[in-house]
Amino acid sequence: MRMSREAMAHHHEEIVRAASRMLRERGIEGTSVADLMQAVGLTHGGFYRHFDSKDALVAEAAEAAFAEKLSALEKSAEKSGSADAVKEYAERYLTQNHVTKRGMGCPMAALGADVAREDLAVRDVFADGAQQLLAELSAGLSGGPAQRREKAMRLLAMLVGAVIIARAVSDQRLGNEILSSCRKAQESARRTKN
Amino acid sequence: MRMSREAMAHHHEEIVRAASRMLRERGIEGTSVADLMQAVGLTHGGFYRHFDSKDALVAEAAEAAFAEKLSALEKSAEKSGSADAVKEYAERYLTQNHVTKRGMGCPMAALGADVAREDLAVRDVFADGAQQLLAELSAGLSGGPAQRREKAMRLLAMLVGAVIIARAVSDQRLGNEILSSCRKAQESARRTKN
DNA sequence: TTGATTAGATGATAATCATCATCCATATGT
DNA sequence: ACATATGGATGATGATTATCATCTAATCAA
Repeated sequence: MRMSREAMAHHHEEIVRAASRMLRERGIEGTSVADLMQAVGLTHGGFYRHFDSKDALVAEAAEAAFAEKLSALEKSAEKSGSADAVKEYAERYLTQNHVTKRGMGCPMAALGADVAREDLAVRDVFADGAQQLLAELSAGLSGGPAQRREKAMRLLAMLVGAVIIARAVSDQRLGNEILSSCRKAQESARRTKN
Repeated sequence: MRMSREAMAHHHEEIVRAASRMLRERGIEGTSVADLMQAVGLTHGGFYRHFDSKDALVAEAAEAAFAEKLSALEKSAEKSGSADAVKEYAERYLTQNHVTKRGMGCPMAALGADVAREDLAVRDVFADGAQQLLAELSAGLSGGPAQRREKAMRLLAMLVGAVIIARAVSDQRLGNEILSSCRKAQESARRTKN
């Protein structure tokens, strides 16, 4: 049952979209090609007409997840200015909602640990994504370029770590305490320099 | 071929030790019971005389990894004082060596993301481990108790996040830049308050 | 010493997985 | 309209997995 080219492109997009969610929810090893294709409403057989391998899909899906997060941040910066955008980004990031809804959340927090064991293509996507995210974040911070970049790195590390820890611990009160401690750090950092 | 009780206890210890390393290196799903037992020099069949399930082993191995890290930190605090111990801990943590040698490193950075998808028993171990680590870290920080705890949380989040990102990106220069930015944050924090 | 217990070995089980060969129905180019 | 290229379905492949049943030889209790 051959589909038209646009239908195929549409399927491709849908597979990537579903993968970007499912991978963040279940992890890379926890996501099977068959499950994924079924979620899109297709059978597993057609998968390899779209992607050379599961790894190739992972790279594409990670790229999509980064692009989604980046474009949201950029749009927010255009509307409210970089400083406020970063502020809101960090506040939303350090949220119980983000901890719970892995599938829609930050790819670094959801897949960072998995990706460390993946092949170069995927880790390249993460390097690019991190660089772009850092550039966007540093635009909203104060100080000289080098200092802003350092701040952005510290901020990103704290954000990612906080959410990963909050997800790992069984004690939700502890998780929330960590999130709110990190939220406070952002507030006081802003008071100091802005 | 039955073994004596002490031999069995010894085997049990060795399995846990090997697991605590292998799990951190390969992740939970990447570690098979058979591989693990083979690494200890046993066959896979005897595994279930030692543990109810793979999950039970993961919990025990995670506990061992936390205990190992905690006792090192405590010993260092006894010798050089809490403040210096925390300083050294953070500096060692934010190191290319730590990024590379996953198997001997921090269980939160190595397994945190995996554990988020594990059952309650394992996440309990992580909650306990995090609490103990936070207590030990906050002892070496300045300020009132509440403030010290907040600082410890921010520090831990930054450490974990920095190492996870450094491991995920293909660009080692970027990884090192993140590690060193976070190292600088620790230095300046100490200058401010100590 | 004897008999019950059991640690670990061997091998089986059933499930899951990524990947591929094959086939079919249709979209596409002529 | 026709021939061909191809997206997707079906089903097989071989590998890997956690877990368990069974066996056996040695330890431990008596």
